[in-house]
Amino acid sequence: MQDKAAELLHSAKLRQTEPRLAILRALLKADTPLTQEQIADQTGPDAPNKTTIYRTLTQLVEKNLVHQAYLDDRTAHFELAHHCSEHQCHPHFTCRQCRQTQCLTGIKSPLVQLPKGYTIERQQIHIDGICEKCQHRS
Amino acid sequence: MQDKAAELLHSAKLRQTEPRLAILRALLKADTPLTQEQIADQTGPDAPNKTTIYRTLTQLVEKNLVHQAYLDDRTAHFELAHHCSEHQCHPHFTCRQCRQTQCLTGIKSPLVQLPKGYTIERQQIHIDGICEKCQHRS
DNA sequence: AAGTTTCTTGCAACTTAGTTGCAAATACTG
DNA sequence: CAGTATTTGCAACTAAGTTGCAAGAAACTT
Repeated sequence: MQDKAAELLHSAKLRQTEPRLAILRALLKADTPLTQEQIADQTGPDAPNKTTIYRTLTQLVEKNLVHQAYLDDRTAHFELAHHCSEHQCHPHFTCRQCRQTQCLTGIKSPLVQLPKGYTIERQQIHIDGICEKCQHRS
Repeated sequence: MQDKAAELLHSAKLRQTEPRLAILRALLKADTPLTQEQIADQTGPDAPNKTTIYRTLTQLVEKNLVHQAYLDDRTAHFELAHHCSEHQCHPHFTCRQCRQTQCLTGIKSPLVQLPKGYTIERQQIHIDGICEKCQHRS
């Protein structure tokens, strides 16, 4: 249990490398979805190269350990899948003013009923509005 | 009632110009959210310049006539807001195989209960999976 | 209707997020 | 510990969208 990051790599049958461990630790520590740039910042002065970060994230997404989402802009955000249930990710909230995105973990909504013949992989809910802090600031 | 596009421009207090009418007509005809490129294609040989398309869409989004969403990739998609209710847009479905996105108009889901102090502007639901056609193809 | 003002357009150059090819470096296997 | 397969970092590239600016077009004013 000491190193959850190593454990995750093991379960995904990926080699243990410094860049991958650093990326997973950043995601484990975060409570919001992170961009490549935020991950690089989190991993300190000798952060992995951005190509490595993107490639690692792609592998983790393929292994279904990480979810990728396009929230309020054209920058991909990544987060560990461990707070999501099989077909549903927790909702995300983005403030129109401060542009911060947060996870509404614990909240769930019924799955939408799809038309006949369709199968669901994942339902995502994204809400935008004004967060509490910005409400008070104005 | 002949020209819904002109009507929309009027209601938004925007000048009547050919590029704007063409863009609105493309959106009116579409039954899925469109990208800038798709709008350009729809508007024929002398389509407006892409800068014009983006600027027009931005204005229409500000006037709340058009909704902008980042669905499955980092390309913005635009659609008229007329099938959405005040705080909720109809769900969208993207097929993982053919990459087509469609609107599930008519379907609605309860609004997620936000934490105290938060206000909602819009709730969007995005589902991905396999569409009927792709199901049959495999 | 002509002149004036203000808004709108198109172009070219730029920015930003993400991708690709490739050679050097590193993890695992026997 | 040597050998192989995978991973990494770099530099160059691509694609989506933005910006500045001069020319063109709507609408407003006589």
